[in-house]
Amino acid sequence: MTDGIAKDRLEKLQAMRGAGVDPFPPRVPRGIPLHELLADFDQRVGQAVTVCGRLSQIRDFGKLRFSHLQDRTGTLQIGFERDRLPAFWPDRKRVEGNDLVAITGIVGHTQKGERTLWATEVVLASKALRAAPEKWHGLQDVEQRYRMRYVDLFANPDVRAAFAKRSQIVREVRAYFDSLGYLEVETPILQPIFGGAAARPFKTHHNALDMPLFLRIAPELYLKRLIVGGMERVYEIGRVFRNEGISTRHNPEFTMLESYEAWADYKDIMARVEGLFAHLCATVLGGQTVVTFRGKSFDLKPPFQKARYLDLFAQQNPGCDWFDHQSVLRRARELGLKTDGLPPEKLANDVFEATVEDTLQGPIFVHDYPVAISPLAKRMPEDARVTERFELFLSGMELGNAFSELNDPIDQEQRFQAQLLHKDDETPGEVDVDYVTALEYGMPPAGGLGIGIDRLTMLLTGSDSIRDVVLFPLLRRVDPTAPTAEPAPPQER
RNA sequence: GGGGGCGUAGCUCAGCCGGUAGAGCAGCGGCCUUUUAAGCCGUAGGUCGCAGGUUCGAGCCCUGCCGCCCUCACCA
Repeated sequence: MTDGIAKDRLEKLQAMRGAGVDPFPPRVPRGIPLHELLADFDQRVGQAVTVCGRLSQIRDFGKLRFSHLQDRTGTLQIGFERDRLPAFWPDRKRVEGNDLVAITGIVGHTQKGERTLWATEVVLASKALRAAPEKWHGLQDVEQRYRMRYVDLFANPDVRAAFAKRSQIVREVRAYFDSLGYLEVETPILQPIFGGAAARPFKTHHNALDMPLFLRIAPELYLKRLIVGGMERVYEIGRVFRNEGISTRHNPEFTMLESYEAWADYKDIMARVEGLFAHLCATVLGGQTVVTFRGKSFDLKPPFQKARYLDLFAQQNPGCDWFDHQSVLRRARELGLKTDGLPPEKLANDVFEATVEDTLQGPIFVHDYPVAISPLAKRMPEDARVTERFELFLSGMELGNAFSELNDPIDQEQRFQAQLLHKDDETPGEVDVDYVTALEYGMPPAGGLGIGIDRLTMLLTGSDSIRDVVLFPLLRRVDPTAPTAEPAPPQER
């Protein structure tokens, strides 16, 4: 505790203890939610009710004080009158802004007509030793907001609203898949072989088994084992971990929705995605379909635009053949891309990303991706070089990825083997033999889908940064050994 | 990793050309029974992110470091 405010508050706390008042009592009168009181406020005028919450700054008139009480459902003015609070009055200054309290009072109004609870009993529920941020601006400093999200949340109501919306989005995603007969499942986060995406994993270790493990980069391969097992429709909403850079669209741990549906193909999954967005518009957006994101507005009303991957590539890179390494190399150099050491398909996709992705306003389905960059997707019957796969883009941002799942164990094993040839740190060091074995037992044709819940939430809440929809985004820890201005904190008790 | 920006009181921010570190809010002491950004009087609060350098003198100029933001790169 290094500042004078905390010292003042600590003194108040000790004064209360000295007077036999517990500043952190185990329980206080349990109040009703403010929205419930506000809903039929006029009928309750004259009645006594109890409410609980956090006090805002107190406006003091000597024998009369006002403050507002905030709980998760709303805000209500509290009036403290000397004549109604004879017992509390002498100690009134020990309860101050930011403290948590239970207030019993009489429902009424002020002379100007504002709804007010006239307190008859004030019980301190928890003493705040630190002051709330400034009342007009709240907590603005971005770093402090992320590092001290607990303050951000109670000081900035719109932040609370955004996370409430995220919760609602997840709930409605579940409702959508549940309504289609999908089962929600949970699969391992600790995996001996990482797979299902291309990304560097976090490594860890299990002591008792003395076994290296990876935090999953995707649940994909386990979910498809469940399709082999006959569960037929499954989805998982869970955390995945990718050991990559951090940006406004990337947090090292993020929440992924993956779903798999037997007997469906990627066109069916497109319809599912459109259905999901229609459902989210109807529920989360209250019937709206237009959202504003990064300064532009987007209509999420299905059907979405569609374009072939290779057509888009050709449009932006005339004369360049995706499958011809020499022409891709020329084009990549022309664009100033890094070319050395990259496998041909990686470079070709880099050219796609450099030239096409930013042009995709969307929402748009980009479909029919080359097999070389789609190791888990089924080939198109008409052209074995491309797969039945699509990604959903909006404002240049990838929101989802889906395909007809490769269920040919021989093809799958060959593709895994091919990956090992130019293995990098985004490729597992071995073939997931058990997954191939699962396919050998027979997997029905199936369509699978992955959607980044964080990015979806960014879109639906109009947040520019993923950190505004992740409660505790990863930040570098402040080095505790670095020299600081603060001496070692004094021992308090 | 490259480029740009930021870091000053608990919070939000000023601080000019290098010349004694400021305001509002919060706090503390007063006055006030209808405020809601209450008001008025008084008061306290600072290692200017950290470390060095230049200078008679550094919040300001220079170098390095730490952290955050933006951006590019990276990232199916």
